[in-house]
Amino acid sequence: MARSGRLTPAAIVTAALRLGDREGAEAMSMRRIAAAIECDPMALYRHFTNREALLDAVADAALTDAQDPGPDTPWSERLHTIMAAIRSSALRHPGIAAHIAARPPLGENGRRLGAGIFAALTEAGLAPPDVVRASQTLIAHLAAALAMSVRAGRRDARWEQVSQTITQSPGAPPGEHLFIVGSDEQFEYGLRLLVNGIRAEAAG
Amino acid sequence: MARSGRLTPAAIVTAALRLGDREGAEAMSMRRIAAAIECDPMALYRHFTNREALLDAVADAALTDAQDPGPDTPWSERLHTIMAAIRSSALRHPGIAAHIAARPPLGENGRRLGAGIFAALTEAGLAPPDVVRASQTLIAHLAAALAMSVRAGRRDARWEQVSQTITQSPGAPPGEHLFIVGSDEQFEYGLRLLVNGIRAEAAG
DNA sequence: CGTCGAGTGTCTACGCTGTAGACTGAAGGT
DNA sequence: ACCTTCAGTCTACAGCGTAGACACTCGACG
Repeated sequence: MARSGRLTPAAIVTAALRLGDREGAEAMSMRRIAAAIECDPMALYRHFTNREALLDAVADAALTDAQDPGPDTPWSERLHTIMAAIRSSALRHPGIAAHIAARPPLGENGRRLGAGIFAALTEAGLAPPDVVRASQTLIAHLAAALAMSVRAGRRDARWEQVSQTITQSPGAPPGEHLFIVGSDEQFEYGLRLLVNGIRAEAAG
Repeated sequence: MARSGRLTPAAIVTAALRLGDREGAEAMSMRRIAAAIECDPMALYRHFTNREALLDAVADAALTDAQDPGPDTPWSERLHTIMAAIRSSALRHPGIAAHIAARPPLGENGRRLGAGIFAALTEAGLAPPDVVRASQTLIAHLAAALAMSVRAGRRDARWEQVSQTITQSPGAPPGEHLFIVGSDEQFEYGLRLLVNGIRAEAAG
């Protein structure tokens, strides 16, 4: 198309994000992203070294509106807010959510939010090495919850089966306890376990 | 090759597992698995509906030697043993570990180990609905830790950068605290946080 | 003004993927 | 003897990421 300078990384990322939102993760192939902005597929490689790098940028862009409430908020609330914000930002962009889960973004937004988590854990009273360890555990929880939400959102029949399979397995608790994979409630419960654990760790 | 009955699901799974162990996850394509057992790629589809189903079977097979110490072991130790066993079994088969992380196996072994986790949590004193929630959180932790180990094992340069990026971000704790993504230590620390949290939850 | 280098977009082509659909051949039941 | 059923084979399709060569446009410099 236009032969010079029209294409920018930001424009590519925006288009890819929109495409993923509307048509799902598998729509974000180099060819289809290029088609969406009416350029040659190979033109994308002038701005990103490969597809993974492009998706990394899209992933970070999806976190633009995730907010860190800042140091005036009590640490556990701050932690909760940041985690929930990342999760909901990611889920608002289902096309890239799986990629965020698989490769926690290290762009501008990822680092900003990561710093907030560090600060909150430091305020909680963890020793510096444990701050690093705990933060990774929190990120892991986020990634896993996100990955499961994405699958559940795709109505993967297999995940509905998980509920039945597990709750009916030998040794399972009696009664019918709905096992909603990737739900808000599930995410919150795990986060509460971790915050409980952090509190215990900081106290002991 | 032999025109009748030679191929069995078990033989296919074994071959795929070996192939993945030796040549990595991306070696487990239908064509290369077929080449390894000297049959036509399409023959595999007589035994598995598609590639994902085949990999699910491989994933479950990789957990064959993960042991549940059984009900005579105190719950927290039992939990720890099962979790560590799953992790080490998965890591012993790096080719399929990422798949295990992405899709916790629901085959025979997956259900057996899942039941052990349920039993341990029940003994810990959690109410049945919380048993379900906590178990999923534990599985999520396992999946995430596994996913990160796999990446770290591939010596993904990006993950080495994580260490520096995060530990040097504003708000990061001072000093140089090595941030070993996916390490044993990291896994153990997260698990301890969760067990602490479970204990607090059961007590309160 | 002419020319050069750098950067950007285009084109073609390679090797790979999962798998649909039609075909072949052998085994087992009636 | 025939027919069904199933296992394995073959061909082919539509898609993928991306290497490598080429074309065009531009600002800088002589």
